Amino acid sequence: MHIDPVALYPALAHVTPGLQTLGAAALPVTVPKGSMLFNEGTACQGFPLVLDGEVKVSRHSGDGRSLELYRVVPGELCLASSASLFSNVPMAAQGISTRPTTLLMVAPPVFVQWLEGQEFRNAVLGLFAQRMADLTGLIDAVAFQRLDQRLAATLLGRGQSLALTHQQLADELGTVREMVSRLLRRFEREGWVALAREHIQILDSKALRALATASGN
Amino acid sequence: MHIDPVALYPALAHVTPGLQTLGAAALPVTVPKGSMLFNEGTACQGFPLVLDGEVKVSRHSGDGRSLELYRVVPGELCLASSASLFSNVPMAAQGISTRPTTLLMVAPPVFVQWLEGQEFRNAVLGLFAQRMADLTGLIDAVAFQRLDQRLAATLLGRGQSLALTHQQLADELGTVREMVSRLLRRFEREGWVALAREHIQILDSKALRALATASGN
DNA sequence: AAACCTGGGTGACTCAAGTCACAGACAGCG
DNA sequence: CGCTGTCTGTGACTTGAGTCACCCAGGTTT
Repeated sequence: MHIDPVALYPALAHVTPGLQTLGAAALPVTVPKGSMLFNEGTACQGFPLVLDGEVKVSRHSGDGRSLELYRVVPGELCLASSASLFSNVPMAAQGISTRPTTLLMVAPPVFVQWLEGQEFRNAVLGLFAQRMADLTGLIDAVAFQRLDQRLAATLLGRGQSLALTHQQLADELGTVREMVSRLLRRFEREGWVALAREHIQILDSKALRALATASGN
Repeated sequence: MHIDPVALYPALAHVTPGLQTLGAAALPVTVPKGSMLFNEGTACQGFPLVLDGEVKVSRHSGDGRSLELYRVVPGELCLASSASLFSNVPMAAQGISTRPTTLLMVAPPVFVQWLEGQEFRNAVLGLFAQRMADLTGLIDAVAFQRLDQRLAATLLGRGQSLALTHQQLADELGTVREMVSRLLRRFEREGWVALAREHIQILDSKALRALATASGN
């Protein structure tokens, strides 16, 4: 598969040193589904621009639970590594590819050079801003929303038919499997979804959305 | 009171257009305690560099609760506004000065110019990274920690003697007054704190820290 | 002095979420 | 076919957190 980075990152058109001239210093890497790209302790060496696939960034509690922070999709780059370069705080999160994923690994010196260009700089700052908003929204959800609302929200916007286990949903939401099973069962009884092994069919997205956006109730 | 911005923001020494040449375009503003600097809807016009005082950034739930995201202290700048400049997401948070605060308001065009300088740019990116780490930590706390642990944590690191109402603590933690009262009462019975009206005295910070950092227990 | 307000304390109750302990269902495989 | 491991459903129980409805103390105002 061949991917044109500039098509995904228009800002890269104006960057020095140019992509072409980098050669081996910026070769795309493809990793299989489920690869751990970085972890709580280890800082990854370089800035991965996602060309294809998806990276899930999540946080893990001491016991078995985990909570998804956000996902990095093509056209974005993983900021966790940036955090450790620009500040001395080691971003405590884990990055895992959710499917086969192609990354362009950019060495820190090159990345810093690229920041000289206004387009690229604005793109990076915009991404930071986006992530801040994502995280703020997540805080809000975790602090002030009920689990059924959050579950309804995560079911939406992924098409009519999802191939997921209840455990995967629990890990996204930061809860346990039993909770997800019970709530989904409730949704099913309401006629909002149809359930099968590793499969959820959305039947009434209106109702789900209503629940998800209910304020106090 | 006269404050030298460069002493607080070393990166400003290398910035063009220089601070001196800006004159009226970068005059410090002083606001009293409790001023709302920006709110959920309204984007503030300009980048406030905090010279003195403190700005509390918090998020509000539909009903009466609120939750503190982080505080901006001298030497930092409020990124909420940046968010709306570099991305089209309107950072939904509220900024309030917790005491008399002096800000240097920088107009967006000047700010963008300043980003051309590497020092300033790195400072800004570092701050973004810092905030991301703050927010991630908060998510972790809200999702995986008990309220007594979080309360213990917020009591620490502010000296031995705090002048706060229980309601203020509740707003920081995203909970209600009764909870804070009960937990503080428990801490008092354990001999960890002494309580008086609008006043909390830390007696056993070791014990509080032990509670705050307890993992599962 | 009486009225009033703010901050704090508390008991009783409700409820969402998590835990434990299973049971059943289904898929793949030797 | 029967075994095994993963995925799901569920009941019973525990617990952390929030809500409601008060009460009280102490300072301020009128």
